[in-house]
Amino acid sequence: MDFAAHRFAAGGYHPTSVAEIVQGLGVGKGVFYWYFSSKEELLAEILREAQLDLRRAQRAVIAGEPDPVRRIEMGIRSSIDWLDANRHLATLFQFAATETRFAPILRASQELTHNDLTQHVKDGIIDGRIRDADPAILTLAILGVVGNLTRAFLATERARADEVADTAVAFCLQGLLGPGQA
Amino acid sequence: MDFAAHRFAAGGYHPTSVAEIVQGLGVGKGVFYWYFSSKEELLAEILREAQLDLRRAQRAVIAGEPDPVRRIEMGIRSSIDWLDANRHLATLFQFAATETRFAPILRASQELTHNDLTQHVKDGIIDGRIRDADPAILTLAILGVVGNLTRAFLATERARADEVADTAVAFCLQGLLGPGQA
DNA sequence: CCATTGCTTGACCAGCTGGTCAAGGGTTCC
DNA sequence: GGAACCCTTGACCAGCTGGTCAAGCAATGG
Repeated sequence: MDFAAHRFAAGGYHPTSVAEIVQGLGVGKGVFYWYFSSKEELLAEILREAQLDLRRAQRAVIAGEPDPVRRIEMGIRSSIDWLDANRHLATLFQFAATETRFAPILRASQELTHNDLTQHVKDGIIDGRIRDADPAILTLAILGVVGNLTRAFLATERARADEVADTAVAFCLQGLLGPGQA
Repeated sequence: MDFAAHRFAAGGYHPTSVAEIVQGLGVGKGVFYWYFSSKEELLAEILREAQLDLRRAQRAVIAGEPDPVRRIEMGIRSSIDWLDANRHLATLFQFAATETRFAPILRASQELTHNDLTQHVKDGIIDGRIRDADPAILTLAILGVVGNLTRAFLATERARADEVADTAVAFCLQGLLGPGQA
């Protein structure tokens, strides 16, 4: 499954044939269809497992932190770390979002992450630490920053993951202008 | 070409066959290969034209504005408007980024946009209006916000384009915390 | 009136796809 | 021993793919 994920990410899902996967694994085709009902289900399984793992990483890091703003920060950092360590899966997420067949699979888990994060944003607004704006939109903005920064920066190896995380956190918290500006 | 772009976005590039496109257009297959040398080149052409159009929209709006921060804001707004009006193309961009064959086509134009935006960020830093951080990273963060907000929000019709743009601009400028906070 | 040119057609092709299945190991248990 | 079970094999298949091409059509120009 791990091998298949790498092949899909490298060559694209459709262009990568089942024959190619089983050949690379040195097994017969039958064994593939013994464990997976279809090629489609294989990718679905890969996606589900990856999302579960990402969420696990986020939760583990956030668990002990009471402050909502810090929780958001930790979430951002752990996500970037995970996406850095699993770039091929990040690519698959991106692809899956463009295909009507796989998009629903992503949505389920993304909604959970989204809700968690939105809750922290709401908490921050209640505490007066985060400015009063639609929490859902702020959440999407944060996820956008994380996603794009990871994609662009880590794909080209221009910086270390923790440096990218530092800048991402600073941007999400302070924006372009920084504290003390209109 | 417009019809093909819609089909690709709706059904995915690979699953959409040339036969399907020409049938939907009510023409023979030969005419397709008279105008395009391959299916791959069709998508490449669609992508190139779309990127050109997006850039044109950005440039037109920014032209008369001297203030770098306002330029950035106008750029964000025009991008969101364009992506809103051409959602299917936004989907294709996202797909193209995941395929090694098409990614280079995107990169060329994206680099131009990236450089333009980075220049405005640099100007803002020199003016002291934008806090001192790596302009390239800030640029990527902005593009991430715009991209994700557009994708998530406009795809589900949860808000009007100009509302999304307002929030995007506010987030990029002030972040979560807003002015006057550490 | 015919030749040339530019476009259009759709039957056709080789190649590859996801998926099937009869056949054959290896273990385990009686 | 042998039967039952689980796993594995790879030849095989129908269906569809991107792409070709001989043939035909309409307009133009001489």
